[in-house]
Amino acid sequence: MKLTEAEENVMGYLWSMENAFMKDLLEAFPEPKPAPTTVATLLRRMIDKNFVGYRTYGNSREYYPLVSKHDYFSTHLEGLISNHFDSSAAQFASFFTTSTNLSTDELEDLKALIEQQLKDRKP
Amino acid sequence: MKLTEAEENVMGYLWSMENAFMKDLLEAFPEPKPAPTTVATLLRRMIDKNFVGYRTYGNSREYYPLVSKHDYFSTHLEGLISNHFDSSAAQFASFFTTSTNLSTDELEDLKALIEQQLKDRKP
DNA sequence: TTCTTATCTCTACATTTGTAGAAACAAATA
DNA sequence: TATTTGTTTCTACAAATGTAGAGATAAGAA
Repeated sequence: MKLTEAEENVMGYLWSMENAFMKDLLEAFPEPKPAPTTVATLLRRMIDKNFVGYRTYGNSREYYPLVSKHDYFSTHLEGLISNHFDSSAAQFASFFTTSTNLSTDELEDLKALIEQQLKDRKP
Repeated sequence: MKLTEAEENVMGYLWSMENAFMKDLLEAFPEPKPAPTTVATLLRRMIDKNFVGYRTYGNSREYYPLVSKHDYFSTHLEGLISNHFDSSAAQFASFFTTSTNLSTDELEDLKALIEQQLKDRKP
């Protein structure tokens, strides 16, 4: 199961806020804000898809993500890689470093990160 | 403009074949193959979106991509990063290395790739 | 030259997606 | 308590998407 574009957008807010009431979500949207009923519909669909949970407080709800951003994108990346990069994360990685414009500093950081990962695996 | 899932799939075949006739595309699909008219419809839509071009040979056509795989995914990755990783490719990179299960060898390769990039930049 | 086959266009239609109004309703407020 | 306000559900609907049949047509086979 996957989120649509509009749903993914709402999910983005939920991930950054951890949990939120309708009003918080509406505040988060930039102008022109969608109608509250639009957001409510998206939330309902996300609940049906088991991506969002909630706690009830009287008439309203506190929504929260049931899937972490990390898990979500990791699944997606996996799909992308398996569909278009011959199931090779390395191939994708190579594509990634050549296609994005990482600054030299960022490249250095990335290198350090990889070295760290390698070190962690060693023993 | 973006391709839909089904269109992206056809595009995948076009990218790997460089150019193809209807029969080539149909062969490429695994069973159960879609109806030829389905593929024709998708191609038509992709032509309308300017993602695919063709040369006419009598009644049939030789189709080819008008957008490279590299450009296509680079645009998409950019969108993903700007929408969900705070516009930071570095942040995404960090997510990527921790979320995909790159083998040690692949990590080594990636590291080498980055080192190469860094070297290329130095004057 | 007629028949067959592959391919194309046109049309169709169910499903999904984006968006939101109307009405119900609970909580806050007057 | 009556009213206002925010939130929810239900319903709706246009546009996009996935899928494919019917019929036209050109190329190749008989």
